[in-house]
Amino acid sequence: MLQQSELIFDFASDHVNMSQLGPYSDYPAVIVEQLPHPHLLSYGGLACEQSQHHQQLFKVEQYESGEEETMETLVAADLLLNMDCPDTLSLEHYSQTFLPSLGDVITTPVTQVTVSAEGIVGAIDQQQWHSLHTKKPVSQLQSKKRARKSRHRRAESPTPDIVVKKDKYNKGGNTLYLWQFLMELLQDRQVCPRYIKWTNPQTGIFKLVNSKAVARLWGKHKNKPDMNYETMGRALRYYYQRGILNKVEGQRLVYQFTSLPNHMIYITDGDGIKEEEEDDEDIDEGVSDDSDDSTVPSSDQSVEDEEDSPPPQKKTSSYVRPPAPQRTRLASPVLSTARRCHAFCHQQHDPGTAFAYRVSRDAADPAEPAEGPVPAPCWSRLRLQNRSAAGQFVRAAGCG
DNA sequence: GATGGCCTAATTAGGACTTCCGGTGT
DNA sequence: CACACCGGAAGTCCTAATTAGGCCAT
Repeated sequence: MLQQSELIFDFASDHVNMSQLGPYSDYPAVIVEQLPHPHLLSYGGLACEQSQHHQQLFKVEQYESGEEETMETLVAADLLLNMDCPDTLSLEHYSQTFLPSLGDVITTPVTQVTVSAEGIVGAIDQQQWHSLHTKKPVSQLQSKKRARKSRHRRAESPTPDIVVKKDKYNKGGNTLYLWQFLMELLQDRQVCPRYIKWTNPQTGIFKLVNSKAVARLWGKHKNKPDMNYETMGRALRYYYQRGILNKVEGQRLVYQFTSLPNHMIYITDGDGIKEEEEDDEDIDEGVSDDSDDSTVPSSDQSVEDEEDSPPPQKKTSSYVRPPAPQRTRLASPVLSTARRCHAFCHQQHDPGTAFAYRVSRDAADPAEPAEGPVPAPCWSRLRLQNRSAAGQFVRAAGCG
């Protein structure tokens, strides 16, 4: 039986190739952040005032950058398409390897937590869904299936209006459904609006700006190299019957979500990179390239920048964001923070308490514990990026 | 030997696509 | 002509639930 700490650090070694970190090899040793999951949907676009506040409180991460960020973002969009790791856009690895090990640590239902190349993009809790069209009960639309002998049914795709039957570890599977995938893309500034964009966020209408690219991303995620828009489109059309999507009449490549989560990050044209109209060249190029998982840090970086500093002016955001979550973060030397983190792990027995953690190898000031409690804790991110310091962390935490 | 509890592997049912296709519309 | 779009049909993949069988204790 693996210990929790083993799992955590196995996870780290699986995903971090230190030789590939390059200039970012001084990333903090351990980043353990915990966010109240109702706010995860807005995680990717934390409010500026929050970020400024954090800057005052905590040491700024080393990989903060200015102009670099723009380039990284542009490159990241391509890299995103070239990634070999199919689960980069989902928490598959988290839920398979990490979450189950926290059996008695996480006590709050984690319905669906997903991660993009730039970190957590969205967590979809069914209670957060609101229906745009309540006329058609999904259950009615779904009843076309064959009726066999009664049996406990497995968890179905958590469609917006359906009560999730998953347990706290996403028992319904680690799969990221296509509609979830699309929503993630729509919340990912590396992809939206370049490849997919909202045309009317209020009504859930979006357009596949580059259908080939989106299909390819989906194929990448599903490990289906032959995926194309025609195939993905068939899956999308099945969503009509199930009441998840509608087709917007008369507009090509335009679809509509019948329901949307309340806390959705809406990236509009002004936010991202210039959209491309069915320009697939970069994708083909990239796929033939020797792509590897080391591409991920660039996108991570952009997220970190967003969190720790106000977004660059030229990316003037037009997010329609819910109020910024009460998120507190603390940075401190590894050893002291490790002890706190250890305590934190125990505190997770109390679902009403949450902290946001950041353990930085070179952090100077031991910060005060985060103010809590924040309701409904949910692990949102755990990254280990320096083996030696991580080892320190383990020893200090007493779990190694 | 019979019974019951526990564990594990194999089987089965069913959801979510995926693939293929023929057809229509723009 | 290319592409988007439609929906039927059959297939694949994956997962949860169920079942069967082995082992052990009583």
